[in-house]
Amino acid sequence: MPSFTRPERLKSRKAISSLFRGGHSFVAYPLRVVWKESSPYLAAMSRVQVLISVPKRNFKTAVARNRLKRQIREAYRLQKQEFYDKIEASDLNISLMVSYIAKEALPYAEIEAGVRKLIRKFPGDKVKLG
RNA sequence: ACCGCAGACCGCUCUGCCGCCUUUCGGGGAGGAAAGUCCGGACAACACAGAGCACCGCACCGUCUAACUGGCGGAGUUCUUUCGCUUUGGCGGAAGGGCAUAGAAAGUGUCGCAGAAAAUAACUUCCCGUUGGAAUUGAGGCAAGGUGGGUUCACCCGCCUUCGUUGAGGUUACAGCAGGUAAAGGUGAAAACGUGUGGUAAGAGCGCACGAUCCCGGCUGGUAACAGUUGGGAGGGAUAAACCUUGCGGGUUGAAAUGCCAUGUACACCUUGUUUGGCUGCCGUAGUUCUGAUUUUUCAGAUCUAUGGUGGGUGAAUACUCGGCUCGCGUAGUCUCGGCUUCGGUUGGGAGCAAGGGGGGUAGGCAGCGCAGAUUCCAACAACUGUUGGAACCAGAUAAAUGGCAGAGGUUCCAGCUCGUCCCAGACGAUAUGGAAUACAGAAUCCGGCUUAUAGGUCUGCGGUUUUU
Repeated sequence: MPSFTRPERLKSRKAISSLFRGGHSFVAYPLRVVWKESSPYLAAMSRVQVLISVPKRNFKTAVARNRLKRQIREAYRLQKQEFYDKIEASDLNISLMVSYIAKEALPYAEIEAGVRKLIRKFPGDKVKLG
């Protein structure tokens, strides 16, 4: 049963700032991903830790931002098993940030497609080789 | 019934699947504004003799309140609408809105355009005085002529006349000087009280009558602001959302406040210890010695040594029923230099070590933080605001939960098949079906307000229009 509990969320301020300094990134419209191999301390909690963000610049009210975050979170929650299998196959522990970069609020179907694209595009074992 | 205005209130519902946060494991889980962060408090830390200055805020009165730049009620003033009266200037009533509503009579500053002038009153005008020349008038004098009288003439006196001369003075306008005046100047939002009359050189609250305004006092009404009335006095433009003055209030910083917590890293500095203790009960294991049993092997007991477990005690000090969790769960007790020495030690310094204190860094946790309370409702008692009892409300996240998807219904609007009623080219009501809309907006320590945003709906009051009785 797909879930999304506290250990799977990226909350450490330190980990987030290090993600900004030296993370790999790619775009899966309408989403942008920044990711990095996580520290052993975080890895002990969960193999993958995710942070979802929606910029205030594009969505002024908190209500609009909250809804988009919830939709992204739901899409990730329902599809994350596929992502976990892929990560496990390449034997990685990662933390990643998902930002919503579209200027307008898109329907849920498009967000869901974006998350699917995100999982497909993730480099995975190529990184391990390199 | 519809429309408009004002006030108060509500702020879509249900089902399925999959989730999230919290929990005492039963449950519980966004708002009227959770928003803006504009006021006021609670609470916390730091500061704090007293007074003054500076700075900031507030400013009609009463009342409510923990408090407020808040609520409610009132006063004054001003504007709008409307009605009535009217001497056409206004006056009075009703409804509603605005007021940063202390002081402009302490001082300083400022006052666009227009206007002579925007504040010691200057200019024009008007008026008195004086000077100058001009015009006009002109008493009188002189001269000449005429004439009357006195008279011989001379001369004297008088009268009249002159484009004659002289001429004090008057009048008029002009110019200069020295004053008086603020009535006139028509512009402006505003012009130094208004109207009348007296007065004056001309004028003026300069005097008087009536009226308006302001200040001080008395009386009446009102808790008060204030209103009415009365006596005396005053002439003073506006602006304090210019400085300022007066009165009152304010210590500063805000939950990123503040308090607490263990581990790990490096360690300035300070204090203490390194003089004491290292012992011992019980149990297990191995060994030494002795005693007894025994032919020996071996067994039992005692003693000593080593070691392990578990208690007690000692020890400078922390804790073990520790701590939020994990790890961890005891440790320093030495060296060196000098003095004394009965050679056993003792005493002083230094280094090291140990424990505690301690400042700073990193990333966290707990408390603050909510079954709480200046809360709301009801009842009783006491009495004008309290007490007692009962009930209601009951989120607690922290890169931040309270949701996602699908479906059904509700409400409103538009289109519309059909049906019904009536005063039947229409209006109203019901309604299959289709379409659209369903707002503003997300807690972050907590309360009391204010402000702003808001689809749609409900109720109350007032006004207008229409219909029926």
